[in-house]
Amino acid sequence: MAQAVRHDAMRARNLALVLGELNSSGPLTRAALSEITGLTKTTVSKLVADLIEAGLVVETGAVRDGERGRPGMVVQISGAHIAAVGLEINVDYLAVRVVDLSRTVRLRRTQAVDNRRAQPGDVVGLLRDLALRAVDEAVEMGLSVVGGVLAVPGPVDLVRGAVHNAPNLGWRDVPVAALLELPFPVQVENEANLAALGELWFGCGLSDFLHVSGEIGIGAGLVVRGRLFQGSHGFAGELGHVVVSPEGPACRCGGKGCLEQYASQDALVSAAGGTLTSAGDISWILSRLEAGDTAAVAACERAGWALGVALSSAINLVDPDTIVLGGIYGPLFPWIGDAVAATLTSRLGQMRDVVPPVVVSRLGTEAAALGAAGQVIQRVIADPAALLQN
Amino acid sequence: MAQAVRHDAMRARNLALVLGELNSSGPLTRAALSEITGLTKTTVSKLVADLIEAGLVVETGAVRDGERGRPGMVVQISGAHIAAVGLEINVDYLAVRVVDLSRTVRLRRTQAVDNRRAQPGDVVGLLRDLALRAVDEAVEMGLSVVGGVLAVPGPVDLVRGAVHNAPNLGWRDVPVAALLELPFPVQVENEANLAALGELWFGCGLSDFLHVSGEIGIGAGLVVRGRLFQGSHGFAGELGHVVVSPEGPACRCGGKGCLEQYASQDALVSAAGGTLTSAGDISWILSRLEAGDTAAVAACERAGWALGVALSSAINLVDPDTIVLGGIYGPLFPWIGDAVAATLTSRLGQMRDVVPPVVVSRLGTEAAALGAAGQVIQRVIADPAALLQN
DNA sequence: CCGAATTAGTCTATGTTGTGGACTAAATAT
DNA sequence: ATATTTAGTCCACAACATAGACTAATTCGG
Repeated sequence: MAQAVRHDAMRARNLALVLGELNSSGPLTRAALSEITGLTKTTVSKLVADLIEAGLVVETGAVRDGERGRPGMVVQISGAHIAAVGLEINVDYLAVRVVDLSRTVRLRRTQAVDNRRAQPGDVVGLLRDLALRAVDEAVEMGLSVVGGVLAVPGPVDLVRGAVHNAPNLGWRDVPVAALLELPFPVQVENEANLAALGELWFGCGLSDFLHVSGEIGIGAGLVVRGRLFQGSHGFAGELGHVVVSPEGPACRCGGKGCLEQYASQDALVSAAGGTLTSAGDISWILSRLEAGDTAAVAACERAGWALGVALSSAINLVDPDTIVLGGIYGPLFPWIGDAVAATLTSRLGQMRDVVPPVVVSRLGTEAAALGAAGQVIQRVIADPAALLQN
Repeated sequence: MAQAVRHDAMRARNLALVLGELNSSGPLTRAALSEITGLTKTTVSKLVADLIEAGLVVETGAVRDGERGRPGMVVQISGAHIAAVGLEINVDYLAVRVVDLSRTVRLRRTQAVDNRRAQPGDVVGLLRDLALRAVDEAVEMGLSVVGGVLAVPGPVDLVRGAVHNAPNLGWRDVPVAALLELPFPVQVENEANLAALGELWFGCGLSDFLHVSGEIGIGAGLVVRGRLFQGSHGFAGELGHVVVSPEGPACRCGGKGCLEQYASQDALVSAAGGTLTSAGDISWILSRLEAGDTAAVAACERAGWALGVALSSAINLVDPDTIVLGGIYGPLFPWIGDAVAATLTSRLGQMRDVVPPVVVSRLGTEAAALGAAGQVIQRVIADPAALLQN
């Protein structure tokens, strides 16, 4: 619930206000910060001094803007000291990213594995090794890792830091956060949600969108005014099980005609005439598409139509500003994008002045791990006072 | 954006904290408030004194709880001075409700009209008369009306206070808030959203649910942790146009197989064998159901199935804790509730530990107008300092 | 090249607000 | 009747932001 506001909370909020403004509006002088925030120059100076002392902010020299008057000293968020790790466990790879406070990616490590049959303990062990080596390298760069977030493909128990149910990994109720035993706090989140946040902080610069993650399953993350919508239990965004056709093919969720039966990676491959062994990899279908194979093209159009049907329900329910297609839909966009947009226009165009545009994500498989690291950074920027106390 | 926190903002937040606690946890002594909020007894006393002076709170005598020690003076939110009006324009009635700060309904006025063919100006004029008479009566009760909210059946332009598009009224782009010319600020909101808020503040006491408003159209309002989810443009919750069957009957929205084609009032009546003239009134179908008419019962089961299909998409997307059926689904619940719940269980039961329970709303057509008034009250409780300044 | 104007940032006195502990008030327990 | 306990008030104090004076560093105009 809401908490009492004492003097320290007042200061904490103003620190966050200044740091947040530097984050969103880039390098600024104290005078500019004072004008934007409405705080006096005196107060801004004191707040900035605290942030500089904590290493969150640096002075980067005077502005020479040709204006008359004394030039201001520009301050900006410092990427030199604070860092966060983003971790990802997926079906066929593990990923670690280290991002500094200025949201610069300092380290990328990806390791191909096959987690379909692996034991959770083994997978977590591999990821820990990967993460610890990354942290060592970060320390050598002078960075201090303040926390991490782990992306997993499936619904998550946010409070326990456990994977609730990841069907593609074959995991059920695995307390990954505790198993990882890393030397900093680690939160666990759903991959699709984190991919949406990755798009928010490292992607196209939008702050209102529904990000669709096409993978083995299909997930989505909704960002409204720069914030992730999680629903009542944190399970929001299960686009893959939105109904496309109520008496369609049976789905592993128990339903019938869910979007996953039409537009998931496996559904696409088999619709294009591929075998089960060619599933798990998008390159096969991409090569067929580039060769102009009609079955593959038709499969994409049908998947695009189904995605459009599911998205029209989603748009009616959650009213996103833009649709961002990510995951496998990134490389497939040239063959799928138009079908999605056409379906949306035909189903929504009459009611709405503007049908949400459908755009492509350029982050690819990096989105979730970047979003994971970005979430830690976001927490620091939203509450720098928590860090100052140490 | 976030704003600078000065001393006055600190006080404003602590006032809101105390008033909010009185609102959620009922009558309390200053000592109890101090313990709950974490503020010192001194501070709580000063804040409570300000709230009493403003007439928002009253002392209601000492507690005799049999404990030793000096008994505390209980304070509680006062309904004696501040009031809000909830207004509703619907297809076949106008409604006004006056609610005081303690969320007691002080006045109910409903007027049956037929707005299908009426001009916006005439309808608004009637509503203004109704509202002004209600305000006069409120003043006689010693109440001062601080604001109002108007519920309209259709998407709304929140900033302009205009009806965007209300197909059942035949309205397009009508600036109702300005036309009303009432002596206090009036906001306009979608009927389905306000009905959900009505359920939150005057209904079953839940704070996490998806409220379905069955009327001529079908809308929904999502409440997460006591807050309404509105989406990026305020158009969220258009459950009526969620896809039930992608190649189903054409809908007036331009889509095919939308929920409204299966479960709206008109769809139910014609599925039960009624004529168009018997639409617009639920009593006809209710009498058939009570008489055990098989066509009517089958129509309800089919509507319940369709509602279940649409809700299973909604649950996958927004993860509500509970489904509350309101509007016409209230009286129809005995014939429709089981079909909805059964469809949800069969489509979601395998993936989820708990399928959101389906419950009935008991507010009926009052929900939206009460939610409208409640929203004004909510704003006062969330920021009492704004009122203290006058 | 020098003084006036202009803008950046710091310093000092002040005001508002919450805190902590002493104090008064009003009840129950012994 | 006295001790104990709890409620609420009073007062000195601390934390923080403010307002305006002050110093610093630049451009403009002669």
